[in-house]
Amino acid sequence: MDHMIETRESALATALRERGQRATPQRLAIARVLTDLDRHVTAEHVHAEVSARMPGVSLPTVYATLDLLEALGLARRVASEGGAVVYDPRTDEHHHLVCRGCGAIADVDAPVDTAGVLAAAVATGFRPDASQVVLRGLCAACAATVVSAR
Amino acid sequence: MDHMIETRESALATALRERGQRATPQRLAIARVLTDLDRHVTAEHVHAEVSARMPGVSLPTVYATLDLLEALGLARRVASEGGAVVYDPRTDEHHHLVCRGCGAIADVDAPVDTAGVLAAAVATGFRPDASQVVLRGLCAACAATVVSAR
DNA sequence: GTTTTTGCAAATGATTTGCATGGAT
DNA sequence: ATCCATGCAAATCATTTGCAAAAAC
Repeated sequence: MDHMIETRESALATALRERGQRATPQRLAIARVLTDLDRHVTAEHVHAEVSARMPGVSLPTVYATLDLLEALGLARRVASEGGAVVYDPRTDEHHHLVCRGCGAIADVDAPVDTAGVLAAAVATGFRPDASQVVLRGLCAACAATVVSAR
Repeated sequence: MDHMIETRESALATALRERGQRATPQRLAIARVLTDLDRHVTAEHVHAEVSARMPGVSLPTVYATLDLLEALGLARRVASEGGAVVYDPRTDEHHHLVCRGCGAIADVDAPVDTAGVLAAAVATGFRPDASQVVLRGLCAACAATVVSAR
C-alpha cells in the first residue's frame, strides 16, 4: 500500500524533476487535491482542502503551484467572471458556459473544430497549450429572473 | 453638425430607453469612448479616457456602465489573465489568444463552427449572448524567454 | 414628483511581493 | 553546499457597496 502511494507520487515527482522543478510535499499534496476534488476550483478552495490534509500550507504556495501545474499541463484555467481565477482539473477538450448574471461556470461536452484558429495562432508565433470555447450569457436560473423582473 | 451628433447619440439613447434604462451623459460618453478607443480596454483605461473628455465621471459608474453595455450587446468581455476584466468593442465573431506569461491578449480572425456547443448550451437552458474561442499559451516573446532561460 | 443614477469614501476580495527560514537536490 | 520553495505579513490591485445628492423621466 505504501508502495502504491509512493508509485503514484513518483509520477508527478519525476515530471517535476525532469523540468528542473523540485518535488516538494506541498506541490504533491496540491496536485492530489486538485484531482481528488475533480471540479472547478479557486485557489481558496484548494487551500481549504489541502489545509485539512496538510496543515500549514500557505496561500501563496497554492497560487504558485496552481500556476506551475497549468504550465505542466496538469490543470487548466477556465475563463471566469473576472473574480477569482478558476482552475479545472479536466485537461481533455471541453468547453464552458459562463453566466454573466451569477458567474456560474458549467461544462459543455460538444466537439468543436478549432484547427483553423490554432493554425492562425501558430502562424503568429503563438504557442498554444489549450483551447476552449467560452459562451457568455445567462444560465437558466438567471434568465428566469430577468424575465420575471419585467 | 450638431444635428449629426445628436443623431448619433440618439441611437444609443433610444436603445437605452427602450430597455427602461436612462440615457445619462455619462453612459453616452463611456459608450463613445469605447468605440473610439477601438481596442481591448479595462475599466481603468476607459475611466482615464472618459475623464479627459468629461471630468468627474467616477470609476464605479464606469464599471456599472461597462456591465450595462455588455448586457446590451454593445461590448464584450474577453477572457483575461485573471487580473482586470478586459472589454472588447468588437462584437463580430472573432477569437482570442491569451499569453500565460505576460497576459497579453491578441485577436484571431479565423472562422470556427460553434453551432454544436451553442446547441448543447441552449439544450441545458443556457441563453448565450456571445461565443469566443480562447487559446491559452505563450506569445512569441514569452516563448523565446522560456527557451533562452534554459 | 418619483425613481434611478451618480459620486464619494470605505469595504471587500484576490493576488502578489519581500524577506528570512527551511528543505530539496 | 547551493539554490529554490515556503511561510508569514504586508502591499497592491480590481471591484463592489452604502448612502446622500443630483438628474432623468
